[in-house]
Amino acid sequence: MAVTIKDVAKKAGVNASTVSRVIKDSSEISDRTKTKVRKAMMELGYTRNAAARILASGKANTIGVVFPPVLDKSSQPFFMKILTAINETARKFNVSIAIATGHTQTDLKKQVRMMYSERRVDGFIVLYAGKTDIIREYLLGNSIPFVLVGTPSEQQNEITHIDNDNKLLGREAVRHLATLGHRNIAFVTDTTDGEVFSERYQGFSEEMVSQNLTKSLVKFDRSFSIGRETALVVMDDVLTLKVMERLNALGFRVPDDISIITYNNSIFGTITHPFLTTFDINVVRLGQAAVEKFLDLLNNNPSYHEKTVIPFELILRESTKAR
Amino acid sequence: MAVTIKDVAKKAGVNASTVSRVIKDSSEISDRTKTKVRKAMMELGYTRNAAARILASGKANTIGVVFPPVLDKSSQPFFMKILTAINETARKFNVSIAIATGHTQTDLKKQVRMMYSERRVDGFIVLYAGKTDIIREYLLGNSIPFVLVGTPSEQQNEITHIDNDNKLLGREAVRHLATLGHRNIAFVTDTTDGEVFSERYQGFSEEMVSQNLTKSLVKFDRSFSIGRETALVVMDDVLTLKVMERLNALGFRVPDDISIITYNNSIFGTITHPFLTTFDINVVRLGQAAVEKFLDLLNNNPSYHEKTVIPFELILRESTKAR
DNA sequence: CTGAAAGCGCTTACAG
DNA sequence: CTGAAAGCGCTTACAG
Repeated sequence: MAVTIKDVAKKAGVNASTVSRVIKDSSEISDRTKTKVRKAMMELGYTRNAAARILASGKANTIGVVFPPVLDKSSQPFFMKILTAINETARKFNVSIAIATGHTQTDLKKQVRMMYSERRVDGFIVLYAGKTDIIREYLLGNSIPFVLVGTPSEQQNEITHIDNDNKLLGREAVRHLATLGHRNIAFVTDTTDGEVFSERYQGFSEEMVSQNLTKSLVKFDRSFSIGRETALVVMDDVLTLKVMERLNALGFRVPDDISIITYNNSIFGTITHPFLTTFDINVVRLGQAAVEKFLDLLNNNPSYHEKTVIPFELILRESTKAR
Repeated sequence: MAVTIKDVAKKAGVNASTVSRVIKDSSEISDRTKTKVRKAMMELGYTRNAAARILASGKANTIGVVFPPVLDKSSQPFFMKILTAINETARKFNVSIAIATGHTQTDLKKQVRMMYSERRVDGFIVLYAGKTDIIREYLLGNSIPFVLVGTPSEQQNEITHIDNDNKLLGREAVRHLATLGHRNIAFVTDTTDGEVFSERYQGFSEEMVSQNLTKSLVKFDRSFSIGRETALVVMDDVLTLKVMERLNALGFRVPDDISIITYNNSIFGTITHPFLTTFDINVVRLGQAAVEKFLDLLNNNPSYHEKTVIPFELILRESTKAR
C-alpha cells in the first residue's frame, strides 16, 4: 500500500538498487539518473521504511538516552532541556532517539539490555554519573558504545564523557566574589556525594587558599545558619531558594547582607527577586556534544575515550553585590 | 552473529514458524513444544530483532509523543513527568515510544510527518491543545491515530482526549475558600488564552455566583494589585510564586492577609514557605490513560472519540487559612 | 498442532 | 555507472 523503492524504480525506469543508492546520495550514481529518480520519488511521495532499512543495514540509527533511576526527574529542568537538545541534534544527523526511564537500577538495566539486544539502538547516552552504577558496568562489560554526561568517579579513561569543568566552576565563583570584595565565604551544599560536589568544592577551596581568604563548608539542613560569612557559593538554584528563605528568617538580606552565587541557571533563578547570579552550564551544548561524541564513537571507533569539556558562562543578576 | 529464530528452531528441533508462534504465546502450540522452544531460547539467549518484527508484521509498536512547539519545555515539570509516565505505561504494554520536539509548528509537523511516513510509529500522543494547531490538522486530515492530552477547543467529538475536569477544578477552588469563610475572591491568571483558563474560570465564576460571593478576574502583570479580596485562585504554582512576591511587596502576607489556592502540585509549591495549597492534577494517570486510550484506538478502532476525565486531588498546605 | 514458503522493503557485495 | 541477486530476521496465510 505504501509506496516502495520498487514503485520508484519502475517509474524511473531503473533498478531498485539504483534507487537505494540515490537515496543515500552515492557518488557512484550519475547526476542524470539521480535527477530522474528523485523526480519519481517526489511524484510518488516516497519515504523510506525505517524498519526495512534497519534490518537490511544492521544499523538501528537510534541512540538510547538513559535517565537516572530516581523517582522525580521532573523537578530538575536539566533533564527535559538536555533531552530536547539531544533530540534536535540527533535529527540533524538523521538518527532517532529512544528513552529509558526507571525507578530502580534493576528496572533500568532490564530496559537498557532489552533495547540493545532487540537491536533498537546502537548504543547509549547516559545522563548521570552515580558512584556505582550497574548500567554503566553492564555497558562497559559488554563493550556497548556509550557516552556519559557527567564525570564518572572511576574508569575515566575508559569512558567517553562530557561535562563542564567543575573545578573551574568552583574557582570562578570565588573569583567573582573576591572581586566584589568578599573575604569570608562559605560553600553551601545539601549533598557531599558525587563528583560534581567534590570537584566544585575542590576548586572553591584551592582558590580560597590561593587568595588567602577565609573559607568554610556548610551542609544545608534544618539547623542551617551562618557565621561571619558575607558571601555564599551554593550548589544549585533550587537549594539557593531554600537557603535564601532561611537567611531571611534569620534576618539576613540578599544581597545587602549576604551575596549568593550559584549554579545551573534554571528557571528557578528568575521567578522571584533577587534574581540569582548563577553559572549557566550550557545544557544545550552538553546535549549536542553528547550526540556528536557518541556518533564519533560509533562510526570511527576510536581507541581512546576522551573527555569533552563544555564551557560555562557567568550570568550576573541580583544576588551578588560589592561590599 | 546475533542469535536468530533459526538458531532456536534448529536447537529445539522445530520449524522457525513454530518458534515465532511460541514467542507470541500462540494458543495453537502445544505446551510440550512451548517448553522445549523456550528452553532453547533461554540457553541461546535469544532476543527478537525489533526491526524484523516491525517489517514483517507491519506494526511499529511505537507511539510518537509530541511536545508543544515552545522553546522552553523544561520550565514546566509537567512534561518530564508525563513523559516518564507514558514511557513506563508503554513498556507494560510492550510498546516503545519516540519523541517529537521542535520550536515551531512547521518544524514539529515535518518531524511528525516523517515519523509516520517512515512507519516508525503507529500514531501519536499529543501533549498540548493549542487553539489552531497544524499538527492536529495534519493528523486529523490524514486519519492518523492520535490522542490528545488536554481539551481541544474544536472538534471535541472527533478527537479522543484525556484531561482533568477544569470546570470542576475552578468550582472546587471556590468551595474550599468559601468553606474557610472567604467571600471576596479573585481569579488570577497571566493568560486568558486556551481552554484550561476558560474552563477553570467558568467553573470559578459559576460557583461564585451560586454561592453569592464577590468575584473578580485579575490579569497578572507589572501593575498587579488587589483590592478587597481575601483570597485568590491562581492559575498555576509558578505564577503563584510571582504573585506572592508581589503581595509581599504590597504589604500583604500569605495566608494571614490573603489565602491562595492554585493548581498543578509541582515542585514549585514546596520550595519555600508558605507551601502551596494546590490541586494535584494527577499527571501520572493522565499519562497512563493517554497510552491506554491510544492503544485502544489503534487496536479496536472504535467509531467514537471519547473524553477521559482524570480525577484531581486537593493538597492542603499552608497558603490557605480560615478568616 | 506444526511445517514450508512467500514476503515485508530495504542494502550491499558482486558483476559487468 | 548500473543491474541482478541474495539476504537481513521475522510473520503469516496456506496446507496438512
